[in-house]
Amino acid sequence: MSAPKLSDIAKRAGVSAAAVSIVLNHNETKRVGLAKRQLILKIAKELGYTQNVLAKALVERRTRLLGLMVPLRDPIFFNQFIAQALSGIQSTLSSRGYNLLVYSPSGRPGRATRDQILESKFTDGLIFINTRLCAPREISQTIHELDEAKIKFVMINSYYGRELIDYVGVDDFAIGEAAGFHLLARGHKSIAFLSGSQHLPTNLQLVQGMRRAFSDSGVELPESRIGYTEYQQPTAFMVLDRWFASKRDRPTAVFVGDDQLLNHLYDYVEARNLKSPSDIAILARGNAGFISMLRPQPTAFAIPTFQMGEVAAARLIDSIENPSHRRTRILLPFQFMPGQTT
Amino acid sequence: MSAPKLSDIAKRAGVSAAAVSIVLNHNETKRVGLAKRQLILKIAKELGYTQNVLAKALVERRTRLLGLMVPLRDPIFFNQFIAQALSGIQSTLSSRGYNLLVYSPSGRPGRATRDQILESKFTDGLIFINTRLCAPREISQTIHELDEAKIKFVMINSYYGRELIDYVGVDDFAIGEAAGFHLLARGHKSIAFLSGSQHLPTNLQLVQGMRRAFSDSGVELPESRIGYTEYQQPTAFMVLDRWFASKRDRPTAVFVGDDQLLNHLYDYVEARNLKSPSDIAILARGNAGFISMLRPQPTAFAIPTFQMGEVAAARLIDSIENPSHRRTRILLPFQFMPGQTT
DNA sequence: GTGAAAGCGCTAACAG
DNA sequence: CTGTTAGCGCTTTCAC
Repeated sequence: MSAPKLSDIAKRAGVSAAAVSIVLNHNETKRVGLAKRQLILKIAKELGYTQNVLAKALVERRTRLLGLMVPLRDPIFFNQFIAQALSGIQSTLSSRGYNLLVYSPSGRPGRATRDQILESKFTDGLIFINTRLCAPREISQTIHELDEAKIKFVMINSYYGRELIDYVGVDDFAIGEAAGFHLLARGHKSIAFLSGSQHLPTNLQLVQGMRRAFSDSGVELPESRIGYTEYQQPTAFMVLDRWFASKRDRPTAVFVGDDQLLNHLYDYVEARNLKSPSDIAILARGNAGFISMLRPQPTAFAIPTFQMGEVAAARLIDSIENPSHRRTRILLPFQFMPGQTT
Repeated sequence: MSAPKLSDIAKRAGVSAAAVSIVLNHNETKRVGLAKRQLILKIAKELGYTQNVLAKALVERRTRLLGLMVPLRDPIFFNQFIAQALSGIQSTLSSRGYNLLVYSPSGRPGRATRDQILESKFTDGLIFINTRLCAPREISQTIHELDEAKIKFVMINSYYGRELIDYVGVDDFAIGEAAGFHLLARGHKSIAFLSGSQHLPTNLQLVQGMRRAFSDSGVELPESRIGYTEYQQPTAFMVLDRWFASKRDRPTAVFVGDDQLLNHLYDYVEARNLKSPSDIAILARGNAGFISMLRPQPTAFAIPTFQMGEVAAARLIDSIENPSHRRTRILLPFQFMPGQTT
């Protein structure tokens, strides 16, 4: 015997399948008389009836499923940032009755997006968590494809393009500025910035923010003081060695663009037997969870990753359920976490 | 215009929807003549046709979706163990063309399972990751409900019940035994076991394993040397203080049942200013990832969590795709990780 | 070879 | 108030 369906109940109760559907879905309906209603309910229970969500979704044109898309080579669940964002997403989803469909990377890199858009018919909308693997151009193209296919979506993290989309991120310019002011206030004049990739929009924002902070102070942030590590530890070490080669001219403070870079910097400090903040002040930008686990505790600007997930999911659901939804770009405030390294 | 469907293509091509379906699905079919086939393909591309997975799933009775069920109060993605298992699961899924549906906890604790079984119609099967919140009785009941509903599933972690199910875990008895032998070999005679909850099957297995190892040696593991902490740090401290109260009678080595307990023990060692291994040898059981991040590096038996996820997902997919699948209980071997604490 | 018809399980609109 | 009808978009038989 396969699972009982509406028509099975209907047969036994001597009514039409439609009647059963109404009784089961609209709890207190008056469409069906009390006697029949109770009979139907009773039989449904006897048979252990459960809906076929698939059939229901087909006709209702909604699944209450949200798709997750994360361009990342490594397993996404290992990534602290993603884990936090996912937790925030989950929090929203469970309160609003949605579930999350995690797409497995298809392997074929190029066709991934298109294929997954295809698959997305399973979902009412898509959540993109951008990573540093996302080139602005690709993101932009994805956006156009999604819009063309009329697929609702929201993006989290590092999108600075021109298209107006539902986006939740953090104000990196403001972080850069705050970092600049913080270091100025501590009396630093020779400041460096450890960055990932040159073309990463986040890094651009941070640099611009810092320069803005410095603008009235006479302090500068020359290109030579911006280190591009490409997220390679050896490269990071090279950059740092260059900066620290001359005792006289070395920076007194380094601002670090993200968790992984911070890790490299900590490795370096340990390897070269430096002390922070005495030899070098360290100011970081990163995930609260990650940062609070480090020893010594870095002074840092924490990104509200959990909240980003929460808000993004909420925006997406709003846009799904409310047709007159207007797209918004939301920049969440960062949080200053005092530590021992500045 | 809503998304183009089979019949749209059919109309334009002057054929029936069925023909289009055949062409699109069975790549090299001979059912349809070459000319028509190419026409259909061309029109499909022009229209930007994409399948409606939902409709397809309804008729094919399979979604290529696997559901994930994790009974855990906190956000599951924060949990190292789960994250690792998920990564393993993902790895299998992406190579076999499945996707993962993460159910959001419904809030209502009691009805959760039933509701989720209902929802599971979306999926071809369910993956359960048991946590220490899972009482054996509940697990057992879940199993019966699933079987009754003819839902395929696999369980990961801490199931020691009688029902024959697809299960992937780690051989805790063997770990306990190996732990016992390891400590004996190091000359310890006074050994304690720091455990979570008394009724946790895992802990039972570990204790039995240790006792088996000790059986010919004269060393004992009395109840007084088993500390139940209920995963509370204060309780752990109480237990440890009791053990360490008398200088003469204190244990020389402690075996720790899992990551969280190990954390408590490390806290304790730091708080009481002890040194390991000189004051106290520490032997742990836990996740490779977590353990390798600790300083000092604990000597430990690592649980192959990633692999557990991988294998479990593979088993589940096998059982879905192969009707004559036979249920198996798989116990994965642990891995010894030498460290600095024994 | 080809196309038409039936049906997956459900719901909303429509007559009675 | 009640029940019947017509689809949702797709696939697979089955006749032609």
